Amino acid sequence: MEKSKKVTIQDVANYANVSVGTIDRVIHNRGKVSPEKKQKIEEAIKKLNFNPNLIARTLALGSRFLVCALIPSAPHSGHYWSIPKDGLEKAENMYRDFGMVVDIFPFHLFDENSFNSQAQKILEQNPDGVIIAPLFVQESLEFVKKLEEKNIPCVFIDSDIPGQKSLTYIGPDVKQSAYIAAKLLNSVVGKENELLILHMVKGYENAAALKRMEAGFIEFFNEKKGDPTRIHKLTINSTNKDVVFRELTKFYIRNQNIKGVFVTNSKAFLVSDFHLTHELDIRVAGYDLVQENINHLKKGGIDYLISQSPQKQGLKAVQSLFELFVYKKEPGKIQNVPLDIIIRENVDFYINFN
Amino acid sequence: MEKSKKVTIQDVANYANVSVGTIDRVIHNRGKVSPEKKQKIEEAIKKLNFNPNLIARTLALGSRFLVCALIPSAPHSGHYWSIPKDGLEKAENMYRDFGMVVDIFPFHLFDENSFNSQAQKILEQNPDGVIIAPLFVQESLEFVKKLEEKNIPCVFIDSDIPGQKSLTYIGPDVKQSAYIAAKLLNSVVGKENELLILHMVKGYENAAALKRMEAGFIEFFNEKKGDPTRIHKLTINSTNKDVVFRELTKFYIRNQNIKGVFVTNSKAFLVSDFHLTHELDIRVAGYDLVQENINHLKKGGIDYLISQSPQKQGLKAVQSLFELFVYKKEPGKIQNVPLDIIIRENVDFYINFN
DNA sequence: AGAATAATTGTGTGCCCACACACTTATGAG
DNA sequence: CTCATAAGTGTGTGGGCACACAATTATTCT
Repeated sequence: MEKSKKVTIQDVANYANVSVGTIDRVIHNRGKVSPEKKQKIEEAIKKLNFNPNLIARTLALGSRFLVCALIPSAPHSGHYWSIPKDGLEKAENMYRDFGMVVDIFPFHLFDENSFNSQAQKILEQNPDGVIIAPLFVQESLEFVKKLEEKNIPCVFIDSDIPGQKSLTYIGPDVKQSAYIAAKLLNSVVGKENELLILHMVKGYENAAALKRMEAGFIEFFNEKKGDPTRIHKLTINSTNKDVVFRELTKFYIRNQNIKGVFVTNSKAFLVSDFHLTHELDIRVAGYDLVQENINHLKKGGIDYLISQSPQKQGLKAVQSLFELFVYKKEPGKIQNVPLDIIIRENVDFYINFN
Repeated sequence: MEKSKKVTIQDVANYANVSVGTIDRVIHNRGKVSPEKKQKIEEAIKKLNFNPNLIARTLALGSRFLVCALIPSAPHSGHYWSIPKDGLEKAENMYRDFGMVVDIFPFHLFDENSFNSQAQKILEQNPDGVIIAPLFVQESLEFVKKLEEKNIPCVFIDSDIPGQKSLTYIGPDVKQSAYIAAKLLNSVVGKENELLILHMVKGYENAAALKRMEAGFIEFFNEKKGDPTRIHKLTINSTNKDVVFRELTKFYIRNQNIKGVFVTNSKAFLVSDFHLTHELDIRVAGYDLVQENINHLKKGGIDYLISQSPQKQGLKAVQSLFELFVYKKEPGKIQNVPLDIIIRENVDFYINFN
């Protein structure tokens, strides 16, 4: 009841007429306590509402937790992957005094080899927990298997590999995000429409995720009543501006009625750039609050961005591991982050807050 | 450099060839240190990158921070004000071991007297900090003045009183939120439109805020090119269902071309209910993820909800005070929270995450 | 110079908890 | 009825820091 008074282990000891050592044994059920006293102590703990002071506990234990994160490197600030990284670092700061150390092992976005070699390095560290962005399915599964052998818990962020044995997945529901993109795009284009789903990929990464996106996007229009919408698909095997421009030119020449584009990665700004350059009035929806996207959102070349709370992903990943270490609390298998709908009018609040 | 090794005050003492006591004096500049040693110590601190362990510090200080919150009571769970309250409690849990105690003093939403009497009670507590939802302008200003005299920092949440002397305001940019509502509503209604701004108020509360909302809403349509939109206003002095239904009936009989309604409080579900009951195809945009709104959003009677991160408001308010107490860090004067755009398709992620 | 005083600096205790260890009883074997 | 062992319980230390107080050194005044 008395909120302001903190009950200590000593208080419990006094109440139960035993020494703190015995209390401690009960708390951590390390045995060697007579049943009567044990019961009395448990009663005392309940009655006094005793909660061990996490602060003092940490200090006493002097525990260190090493968490290694295997995520893509951010080639420049403002790059998408700098945001989850921020989240990781923020969490590290929050929990540093509790002994948390987060070590980031960046790999090159489209390079399985660098993924593998960094994974190897992590294994050598013998971490207490691992955070991984499993962009390469095959390689990730192998890595996870090795972690499992060593009994190291593992958190997936950004994208999921269904059926894995990870501690938890923290990231978007990609199919639903595409469904939302469809709805948003639909609201800004006219009646009889042709829309484009545009993938830009460099390697073999997340092919399954792209399929789920297409499914989500198309599902919306299947459910929609009213005029049918024709949906095109285009895959460009590059994120290089020149290549993208060339391919878009080719495509638009053959498909002159496109009214909106859904860009399935964080490169919507390239498409917007193309439209602005060629004075095309085509609406764009894409992903992620990277700087170039923000610029084009404000310019009007992008109408909607869906943000998958990238900072929260990093933050929550560390938090989940921390809670596992300290409280033995297992998180839910899937933690879908909010899909923020970003328009020109609310973007600043997302950038500035926190 | 060496991330894993924590430097303690003892390390610094060794490095500078003094005792920990002297280091301590420098850290808290409590004087009584010779200039030479002081300099040497400061250099050592920098070189070793020493940061006092917050854990140990808290333990040693045994400090208690009492924060009192003056916010409206939540008549039932699922009520809007239960969410900021959740944020407050969450923050209290986070910082409890650091000595933070958050005491909530609820007042009745439309009752200045209860506001005043609770304010009085808070003053008697002599808290270290205060969080206040300044729904009653005059009363709030008086309260803030008294706090100022006692040198108690004060955080505003939910709504602002411009020109105040509070530590910080944490809440939405209301005008912008209405602008966004306008844009969203506009995207779901047809071409030539008549829209309604609907206020439901019981007392004198936040009249200025309502004005700012109207301004924001209208601003969008002034800037919009294309067909003009006629905007009606209606104020109902109640949130009672029967009264609201009666007034809406009166209004709709005289204004048969309304295509969308912007509800300026969290009672959009009442309007949706009315529409569903009377089979009216009128779009609705409103505020806040309260349970009834969520239900109607899913039923389709509400199209958009703008959520002003109410939990974050409570959380951040406590955080801001904590950082002031512990790190002497002053927050920015205005911390506008994200304005989340909620639709049926992403609402669940906002409810389930965290 | 010697004493008194001021200016520095070091030491020790407590904050609360975990854990190793020491200590005290109870139990069973010989 | 011992002695050895097990079971149960208490004590002490350490962890990093803040702070009161003790101890030391420098300074000033007679």
